[in-house]
Amino acid sequence: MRIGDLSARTGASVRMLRYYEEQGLLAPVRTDSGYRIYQESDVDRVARIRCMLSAALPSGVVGEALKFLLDGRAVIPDEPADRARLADTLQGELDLLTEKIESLQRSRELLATIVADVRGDVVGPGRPGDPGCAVVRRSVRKAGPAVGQTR
Amino acid sequence: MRIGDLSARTGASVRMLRYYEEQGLLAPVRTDSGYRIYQESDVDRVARIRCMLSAALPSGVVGEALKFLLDGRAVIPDEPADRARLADTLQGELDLLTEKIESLQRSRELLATIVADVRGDVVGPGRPGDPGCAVVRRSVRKAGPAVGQTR
DNA sequence: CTAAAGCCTGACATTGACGTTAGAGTCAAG
DNA sequence: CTTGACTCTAACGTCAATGTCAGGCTTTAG
Repeated sequence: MRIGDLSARTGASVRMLRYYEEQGLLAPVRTDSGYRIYQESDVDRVARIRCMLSAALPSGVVGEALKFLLDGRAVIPDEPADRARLADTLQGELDLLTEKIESLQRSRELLATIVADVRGDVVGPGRPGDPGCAVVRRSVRKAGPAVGQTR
Repeated sequence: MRIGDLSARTGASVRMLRYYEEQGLLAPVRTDSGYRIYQESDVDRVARIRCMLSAALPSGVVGEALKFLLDGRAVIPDEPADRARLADTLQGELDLLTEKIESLQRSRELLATIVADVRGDVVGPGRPGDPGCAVVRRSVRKAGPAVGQTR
């Protein structure tokens, strides 16, 4: 399968596919003339890539994860130490992702409340209620007491 | 409260606070000399902004949403038609957000599976199982309706 | 009063994740 | 063989969200 075909089948632009390769997320073989040749499995792979990127996962992590998705298991490090390190990295991202999802869910609720407010005429002094939207922050030191309701 | 204070209390850099203002997400009053003066409530507001941006919500939507969060309800359109249009816009974003969350949850599961694979030596030919990761794709729309952009 | 600290605007730099264009080679059909 | 569709690389453009720096006011502490 050539790049145009893969593009058509995945919905990803040709440019994106080349970009993914540039980032090490895809590794098509090449013909003598340099054309990229993709496998059937790459259709799946691209879907996963797009999914993970849309999730705003750091592309490095996507790359790590993808190594396992492509050709099965071939690239899991031999040394237990390496494996543990990798697992920890991924676990960290997993935790961040979890936080992020929770944050998004709170945002969604907030947004839903707003929509309801706008639809139903009820726009009285009653505040939408506590959204408790926790900010997902990687490693920023924070001074002082956190966000509270000041009213 | 001046910009440095707000920065310290929210963890957002001074630059970010000015940027949020540029985007219409904050609207501090100014002293005669031009210094920005923030209200106590802006601490909360910034937290929400950062939350929503970290959720990768389109900043236009964040802006729309924030209008309601700032001074309560003041800015809900009078005309039912305007209100309906706004509600629809927000509803659309709400739906997208829902999709996005679901996609993220699938990504998380996928990632969790990978972590498990790496930790436990089990890396046999058995694939991690279908992740069913649906890609969140928004049509190539650029010029939004009422979502005012500066500049 | 003076110097340091804080703030102002403006502008350029950066990082992803692409889009777009340009010039040139390649492949399949007529 | 020629044409047109497809592909290649290379490079510049863009947008959002920030960082950073410069040059010039303002405020505050001593």
